[in-house]
Amino acid sequence: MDTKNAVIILASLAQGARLEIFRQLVQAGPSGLAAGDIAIKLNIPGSTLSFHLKELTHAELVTAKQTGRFIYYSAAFNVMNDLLGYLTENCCQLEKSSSENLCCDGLLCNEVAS
Amino acid sequence: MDTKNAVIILASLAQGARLEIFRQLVQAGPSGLAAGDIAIKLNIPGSTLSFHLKELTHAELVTAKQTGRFIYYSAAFNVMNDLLGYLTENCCQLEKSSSENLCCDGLLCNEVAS
DNA sequence: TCTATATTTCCATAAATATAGAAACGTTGT
DNA sequence: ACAACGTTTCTATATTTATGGAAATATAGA
Repeated sequence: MDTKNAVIILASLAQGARLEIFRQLVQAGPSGLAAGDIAIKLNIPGSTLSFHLKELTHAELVTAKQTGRFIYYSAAFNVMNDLLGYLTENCCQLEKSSSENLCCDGLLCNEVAS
Repeated sequence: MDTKNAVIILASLAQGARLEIFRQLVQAGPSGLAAGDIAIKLNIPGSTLSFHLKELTHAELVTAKQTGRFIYYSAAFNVMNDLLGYLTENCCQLEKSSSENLCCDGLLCNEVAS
């Protein structure tokens, strides 16, 4: 993961329709949802949905798998996890944290146990 | 946290310069960095930096605190944590996960222990 | 092969965002 | 009051992004 990569992923999420799409896919889990189902659930015109799905898959935050006439989209959980790791890299490195208190409320500091 | 809010935060990170600024602030920890220090570290003109800092503070992902002539910016870790929670809300709800295996590689499923 | 269905690509248009120089604004020390 | 410094606002310009109708493509079943 590098900056360029992270920006592409974040930009793919930084838009109302796409964020909703992604959240639907997170909820749907690994088996995903067909494009048409997403279009109905979120009430988005086909061409617009297709544009957004392309953005998400280009960011590799979502993967597509064709099954018959349907194309199933699902969230790429591993990519999301990598992104979170990148965002929190070297968290609070410059602060000598006094005591065991994590400097940033927990979640972010997962990997900085030293 | 709602979609609108999350989009603003994500958009504030979805840009090379701003992502780098945020990561510097994550590394700097709660005490933060003065605007000028960031400008030097990242080699960004003052006006451009100011524009980006405004975006980040508007998203409330970064907070500003004036001390004398300097303005110190620091990462709002709690807001970042809220965002992560929002992104992973109801993760894999629709999948009856067989066994104890988390459906999405760990990190994302933190809160879905049931 | 013909038809229906699922999805994407093409296209034009509208809107939002990034950039950086110059000028302005606060704060501090003299 | 003045000068120096840190930072922001103003401004214009260039670039990127979103939207959705219409046409094209792909798959499946009769």
